[in-house]
Amino acid sequence: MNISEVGKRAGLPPKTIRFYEEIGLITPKREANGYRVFSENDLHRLAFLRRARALGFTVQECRQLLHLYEDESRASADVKSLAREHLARIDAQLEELHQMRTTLAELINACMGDNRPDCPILRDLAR
Amino acid sequence: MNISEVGKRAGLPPKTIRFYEEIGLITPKREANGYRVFSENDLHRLAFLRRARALGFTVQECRQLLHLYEDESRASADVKSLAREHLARIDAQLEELHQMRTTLAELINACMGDNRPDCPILRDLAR
DNA sequence: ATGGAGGTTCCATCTTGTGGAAGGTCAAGG
DNA sequence: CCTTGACCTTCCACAAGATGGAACCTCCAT
Repeated sequence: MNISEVGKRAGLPPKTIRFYEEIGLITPKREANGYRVFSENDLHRLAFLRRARALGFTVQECRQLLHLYEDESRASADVKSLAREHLARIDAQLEELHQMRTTLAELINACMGDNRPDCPILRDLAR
Repeated sequence: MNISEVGKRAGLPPKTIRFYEEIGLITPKREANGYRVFSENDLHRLAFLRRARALGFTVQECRQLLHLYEDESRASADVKSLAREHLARIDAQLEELHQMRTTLAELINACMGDNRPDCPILRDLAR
């Protein structure tokens, strides 16, 4: 399987796949002409990576997840622990974003939005 | 005012202030010895920047906001419009994060987290 | 004079890719 | 057999928004 083929199947652009190889997330074989050849297992890993990234896991965490995935004697507690840490990070981000949203919405609400210069948004930023 | 002094007052580290100068957000004068000298206006701009960044505005948006701030004949509608775009982006991020959180929480909930290898989280990622 | 606290510049690093240039390869059609 | 276009390769640069460190300069106090 060539790179664009596996890309289509895994849902990742070739550029990203080359990048994942570069940082050691996959190690596809090479043909005599230098082209990468992807096995079913490579495809599997790439699809796994795409889903883990979509859930917001960092690349480092994906590395650990892949490692756990391939370790038949893993403890599910280790996976859960990783996921919990990630969840905590998401919650922190959500809280921060929510705080920003609240403040910003108030300011927008207070601003007339007409053609006069007076503006509560700028006033608050300059406070 | 030297860089660390203005940094303390504006709530920004010197490194960040140098960076802001590099990208043209401020243009402090220089003393004969090469040291930056910050005016009250520079301080004002830096504090403005810190608050705008804390609200999640990009540096480019901060540039525009500063421009509007100093334009006495601005229309508050322009500021509001910028802020609205930013709010929309925040909402999009919130939605994405929320979606990730929901999925992740379900998976965590389904995982026993014991010392056995069976794990719904990995199963889902490998789906 | 010397020491330490500040200042300066420049370069590297972080994260997660993406864009593009220069060039090799393959398969199909004329 | 040759050309054309679609792929493939590597390598370098850039994005945002800083941050860390090295090497070196300057000022002030003792």
